[in-house]
Amino acid sequence: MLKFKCLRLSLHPHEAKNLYFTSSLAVAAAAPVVVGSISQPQRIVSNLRVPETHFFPISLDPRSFVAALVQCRSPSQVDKVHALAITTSMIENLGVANKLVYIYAEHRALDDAHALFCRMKERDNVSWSVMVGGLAKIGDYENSLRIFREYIRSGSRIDNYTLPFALRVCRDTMSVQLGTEIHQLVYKAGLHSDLFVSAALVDMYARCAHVDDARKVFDKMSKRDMVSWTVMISGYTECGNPEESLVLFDKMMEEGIVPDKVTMVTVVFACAKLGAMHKAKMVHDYISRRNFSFDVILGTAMIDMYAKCGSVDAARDIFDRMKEKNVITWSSMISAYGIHGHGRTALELFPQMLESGILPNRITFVSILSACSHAGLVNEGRQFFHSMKRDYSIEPDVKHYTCMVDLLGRAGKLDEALELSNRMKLEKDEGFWGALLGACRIHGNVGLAEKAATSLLELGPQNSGYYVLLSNIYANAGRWEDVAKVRDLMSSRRLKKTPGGTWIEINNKTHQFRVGDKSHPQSKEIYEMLKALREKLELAGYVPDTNFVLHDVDEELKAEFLYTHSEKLAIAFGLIATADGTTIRIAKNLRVCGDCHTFTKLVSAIVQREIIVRDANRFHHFKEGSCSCGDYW
DNA sequence: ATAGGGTTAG
Repeated sequence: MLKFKCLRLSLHPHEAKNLYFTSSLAVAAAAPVVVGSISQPQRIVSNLRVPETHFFPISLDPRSFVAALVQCRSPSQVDKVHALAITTSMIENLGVANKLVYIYAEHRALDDAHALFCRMKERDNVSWSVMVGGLAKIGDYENSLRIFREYIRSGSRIDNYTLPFALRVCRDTMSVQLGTEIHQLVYKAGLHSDLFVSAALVDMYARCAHVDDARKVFDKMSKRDMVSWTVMISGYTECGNPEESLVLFDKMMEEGIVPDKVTMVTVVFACAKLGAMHKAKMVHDYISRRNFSFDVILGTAMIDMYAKCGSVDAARDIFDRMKEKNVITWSSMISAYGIHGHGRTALELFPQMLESGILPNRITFVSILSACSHAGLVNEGRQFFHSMKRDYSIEPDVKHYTCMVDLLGRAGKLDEALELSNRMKLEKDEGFWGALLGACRIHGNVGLAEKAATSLLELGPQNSGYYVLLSNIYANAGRWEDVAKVRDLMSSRRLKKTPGGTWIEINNKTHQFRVGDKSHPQSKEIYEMLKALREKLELAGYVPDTNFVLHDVDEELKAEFLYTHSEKLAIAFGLIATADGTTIRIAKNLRVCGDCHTFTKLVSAIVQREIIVRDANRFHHFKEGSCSCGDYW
């Protein structure tokens, strides 16, 4: 039988406090002591070693229990109060029982929470909500939904607390169908104008890739708060439409809704996805004006933003100014150097991270290995690959193997890449075969490439990029019949090649170019600029590399075709539209072609400009005739 | 008793 001693003091708060401290009115407690007064909320003191003297008889009320539970610091303390509630029959009180369930859930003691929940004779909306919510929060989706269904069947009046939890489960499990059913319930319960419920609906639809449905809900809302806007903004970025996120952000500001730090994180994230340096700076300015401190999440998001907008230095600046850094912060910075080709600097961060007491995780190693790969650091890459398991007990996964294949492949060690591939016990995914195929493309190994491509076409028959890769390989080998076969296969499956495009941001406006594009208002000047460049380049000994043209046409036509690649058009326009000596930044949706790479190197020397190109994988900084990628990409 | 936030290969 549990011994407990509690007291209730009918005193003025500071008298109670005084009495408590001076008279040692506490217990060497087997159970928590609930001390309270009429006007002061209760407080709990446990395990105080004071003489067992001067005890008053106790009288308990639910409030004391609830207050005591709030102050519990461990599940075992909760157990004690729970026992106390049983012996005093206080467990019959719905408020006390609900709080117990909630606190158990908070301490991740879901079994205890659930057991108690099942024993409860009566339940109100709070009971259902804390149980469904508690399970949702720790990711026990199945049970959360099971109890949610029970709740619906129980005929309780549906309120605005439990629904958002259920919707969150739908979001996290991509169950848009169930989410839609819950949406019906929302209407039936007349809760569609509740801000919590509708934000959860918007979030659910957006994360389940139904961003249009999310927008419909959002547009229909009679009033919207900051969170409504934030979930919608973040939803668009998640669905691959960061432009719309930024449009909405402007709208939100126009409507006078003041964003908070979380909103800014989603906006920063959109800028990162978009790679829009101009916007990025504006957002940074706004964050500074609002005096938002760079907490670890906002700071990390900004590192990533600047890195993906092309400025690894600005990223580093944020990094250096952050007080708190965690493993994600360090990984982001490592990855930032990696995608900019500064492999050595990326690797230097690793020991610094360890020194600051942060251990790497699997993503850190992906960033490290990829940095090695982009910089051609073969030995370093091998060492890290072995070290991750040996020194940090992190078993390499497919992504790590993929980085290694990529690294070895680029370095011409196709045999070693193949050996690693054969040794790997894990199932090979699209990314892995893609890296292998890339390696084959560089080294003209058509046989292995065919094998890799076949696997790719099996795994992702809808991905047009794989067909293009294979056809490139055949084209490079001059096997035009095979090129045609791949083309036929593509068209029979109704697939189109992802059109290559290059973007350039001038005065806050984005200009887009495609191959052979003549739609730009300054098209004439652009082509004249290209012609002038071409003359200068050819004097400098530049010969178009027609290996990168994949049509079976004669050499001269191939050269003409190369000259209208979207990168070249965008660079020519950049030269026209920006001041002498300024840096030109362009972004491309695919990887840079080899000829454009050579072209850009030479242009950077001839016009004395730094040209920064973001391609699908990484950044290239062209300056004085060379590229930061060291021609590895 | 309620919601929204950052790093990952090809």
